[in-house]
Formats: sequence, C-alpha cells, structure tokens
Amino acid sequence: MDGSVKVSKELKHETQASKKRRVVQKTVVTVRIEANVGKQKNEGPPSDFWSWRKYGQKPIKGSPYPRGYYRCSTSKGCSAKKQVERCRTDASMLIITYTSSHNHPGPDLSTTPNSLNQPKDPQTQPIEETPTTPKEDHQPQQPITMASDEDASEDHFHYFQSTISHEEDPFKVNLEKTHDSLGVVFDEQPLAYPHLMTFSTPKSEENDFFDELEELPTSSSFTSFMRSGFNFFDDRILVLPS
DNA sequence: CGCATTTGACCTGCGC
DNA sequence: GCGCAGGTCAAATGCG
Repeated sequence: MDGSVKVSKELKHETQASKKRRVVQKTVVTVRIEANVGKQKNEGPPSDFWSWRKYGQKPIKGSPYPRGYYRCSTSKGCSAKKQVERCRTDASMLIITYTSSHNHPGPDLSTTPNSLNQPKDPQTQPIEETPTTPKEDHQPQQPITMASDEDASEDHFHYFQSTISHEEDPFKVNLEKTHDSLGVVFDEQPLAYPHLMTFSTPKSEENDFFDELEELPTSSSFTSFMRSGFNFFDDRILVLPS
C-alpha cells in the first residue's frame, strides 16, 4: 500500500461526511414500467436528459431489488445524483430519487433560451458543459410520479401539485402500493408534466422550490421534451419524509 | 483507446 | 458501545 491510498481515504471521509449530513434536495420520481416497455434492460434507469453514470449498487433491506446509484456524467462538476430502485411491492414501479442539482443547464436538445429555465438566474451557473446528447431520449410509455423534497429535515416541503382534476386514476391501485412502500404519499393528482414545467409563472411555492432546486426539468429541453410526447408520465406526488 | 458498467470493500450515520 | 443499513469510491472488465 502506498501513502496515496491513505490520502485518498482521508479525502473520502471528508467528502462523505460532508454529504452525509448535508441537507440536499431530494426529488422522488416513481416511474411505472409498462409491459410493453417492459424491462428496458433489466432495471433500465429511465434517465431524464442527462447522462447518468452508475457508480454503485446496493441491495436494500426489505427490498428484493437492489438500488442503483447514478451520477450525472453530463458534467464533470455536476454533483447531481440519482438513485434508482424498484418498488418492493410493485416490481413494475421504479422509484427514482434525485439528489443534488445539476451545475449545468442540461442537454439542450431543443429551443427556448435559458430565460425560460432560469428566470431567476442563479448566481452560480457555470454553463461550461455542452448540451450532450440525450441517451434515453424517449421512453415508450412510463408513468411517472414526481415528488420533491428539498429538505426532509424541514417541515416545509414543496411538491408538485397539478391543478388538473383527476377524473380517472388507473394508478390508484399502484398508489396504494407506492405509499405503502414509501410510507408517505401526498397526492395522486394527474398532473401534466409540461404543466409543472411551465413554472414560468412566478408561483410562490413552485418558484421557491425550483429556486432551491434549480435543477432537473427546469431546462427548456425538458419542457420541450414533455411537449414532444410526455403523455405516458404518471402523476404521483410522493414525498419521502427522510 | 475511452467510457460505462460491475463488484467489493470501506466508512459514516443512526438506532438499539 | 455495538450492530445494521446505506452510500461512496476505487479497481477491474467489457463494449463501442
């Protein structure tokens, strides 16, 4: 062994410790894998627009399925992370937990200047990355549930709430399971993704939430993507208490 | 050759 | 104080 190893370890400690207790925003997205979609590969991580690189996998206690840990490979300095695991009660359900935020605007596969995605213009927005090509540009059909938990430790969590009235909820059944596995379910309103993506409106909560989040689908690309064909997204808002 | 994925080991935090 | 679970990193291997 070499001293370098030691140094590495020390560094690791700091890094881990720092991240461990850090209050990072968490976005839980439940994706339902349809039969036709089937197993995209096995556990195909329904990535959004960014390229995710798997850096670890661990079996979760209580879940027959392991949890995969992904990191944003779109940008080297991007600390965005993603955890993909299957619903213990519903193997057809994929629970994706987004952590941290992207340091880059994201793959701009379409139009719309940053004005749309970054109305607030955060002080730190190192747009150094080039709009990489979306690997998983399109998923056949995947209902998604989105829940945002910026601060589990806090009592105030913002979550998407579409104003669309839920006339039919084919996922209700799943919802039960979902909440069972997650433990907490907020709402099951069929929200249209493009809807929440259109946070262009200075909404109090949404704005605040996105302001803190300053990531994810905040990109115009996302909106465009949604518009393109995002009708397969499920709408479940779950928020993990912790 | 480069990048992504996979597996194992190690460390930290939390609960009992 | 000990044990358990979760999370991250590093090295190796495979594929493009």
